[in-house]
Amino acid sequence: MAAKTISQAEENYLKAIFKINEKNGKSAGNKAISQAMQTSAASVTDMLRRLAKKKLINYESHKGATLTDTGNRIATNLIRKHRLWEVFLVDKLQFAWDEVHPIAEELEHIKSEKLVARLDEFLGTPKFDPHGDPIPDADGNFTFRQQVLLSEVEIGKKGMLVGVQEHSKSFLQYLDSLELGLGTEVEILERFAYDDSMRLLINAKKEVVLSHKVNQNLFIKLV
Amino acid sequence: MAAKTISQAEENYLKAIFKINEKNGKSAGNKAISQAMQTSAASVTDMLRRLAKKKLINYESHKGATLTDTGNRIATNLIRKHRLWEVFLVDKLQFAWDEVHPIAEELEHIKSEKLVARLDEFLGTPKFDPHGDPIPDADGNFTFRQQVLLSEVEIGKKGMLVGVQEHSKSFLQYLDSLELGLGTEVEILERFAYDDSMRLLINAKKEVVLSHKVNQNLFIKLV
DNA sequence: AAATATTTTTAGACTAGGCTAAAAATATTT
DNA sequence: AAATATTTTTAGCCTAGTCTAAAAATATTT
Ligand SMILES: [Mn+2]
Ligand SMILES: [Mn+2]
Ligand SMILES: [Mn+2]
Ligand SMILES: [Mn+2]
Repeated sequence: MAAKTISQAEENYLKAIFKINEKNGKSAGNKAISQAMQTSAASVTDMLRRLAKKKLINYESHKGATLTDTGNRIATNLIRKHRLWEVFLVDKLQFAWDEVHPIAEELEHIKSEKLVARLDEFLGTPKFDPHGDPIPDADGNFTFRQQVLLSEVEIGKKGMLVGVQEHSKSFLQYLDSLELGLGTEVEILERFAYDDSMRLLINAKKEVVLSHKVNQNLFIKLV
Repeated sequence: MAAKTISQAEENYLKAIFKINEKNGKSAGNKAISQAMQTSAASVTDMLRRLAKKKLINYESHKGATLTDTGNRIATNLIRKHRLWEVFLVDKLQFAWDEVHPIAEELEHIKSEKLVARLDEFLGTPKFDPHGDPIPDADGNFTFRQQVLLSEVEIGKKGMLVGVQEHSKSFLQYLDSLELGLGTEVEILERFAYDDSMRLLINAKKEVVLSHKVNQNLFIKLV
């Protein structure tokens, strides 16, 4: 039932609303959506009305948007597809983690339940994508992992880099230049109170100093 | 450089024009395009004007369309991508040859030179797709294979099924039901003048009788 | 060569998805 | 509580891509 067609533009908005809802824990306002989508506020108002008419979001004038169950299911499935394709690109086609996002942004819109199921199986049912983000299963359930931001870790603790919060090419390439990839072991050696930068030992052999901005974008699993 | 953006709709028209040009050996008329694209004649006229303005086709009122070099390059690359994705779906994800077309129809529009190159490599640079159609290389060159329609083969000859002309689900499933896949060996045992049907020995063990309509849609490579 | 049939274009309309500029509503400061 | 700032909606416009119905051009028959 309810097999209305849904356009790529609509799908992208749903995904943006999902992420804003998730991050802020409340309804997504026009401003936040227009920033995420890089469109004008007027366009957002139009689209919110369209999505509301299709029962994909709950929307009232001046009160922002939240996803309905249908909208949530669609958004979650998009995230699932996006992340599975990213795994495909990295694991099977040897792309780097800083190159895959824009391609997955297109691939996530391919319509075929069977394709997603087969791809998932082909990839060995991965639970996390190349950036450490969880891949929801076919029912939309995310795997949660116990993790903390590096900036919150105390001196002397050890852990492993398991995810990044920033996904920009420049950030990812900076991490590459430091040989900081997912799975890297880190030990906190020192924290400089002046600017909250930290000195770390990585993979038990190299020392680096990371700025607070960087530390706030790295997820660590403590050992 | 001519890095104009090109929409999926435009791409699909270019591909349709390419195929009509190729099959008929002359410029593609409005009627043929509207049938291929399942759109109205009026829509075709509009689109031909748009494509002509972008220098992707040569078009004069009432004289049909042919592709410019740019248009040809784009169409050929779409066919390359379409067929590579079909190989991926069949070889890597175990799809059947009658299921892949509509999915490849979407996948062919993903924009990434690097993706196509990596996919091609990942698949082992295949020269033919699951229907036996040649896959053009990165420069747009097709591999030609010496082949004949089964309907043209003489009694007593032997050969191998290497391609299909029809791509409909029902035709492909009919072939499956006869266990006639690409690579099947066939020997012509008898031809019935009454309706041009033929009796064949397949894989040196089973006999089948195929109608003229079927024979006209199977490509055979003689041994 | 006319008459008839077919193909193609024109005219006018519609939806999706975008924009800018201005008005209205809501939030934040003073 | 006013004043000011920010966010959201409205109004009006635009392009891409589709449609139907009618007119014009071209092709085929008679
Ligand atoms: Mn997308
Ligand atoms: Mn990712
Ligand atoms: Mn297509
Ligand atoms: Mn094919």
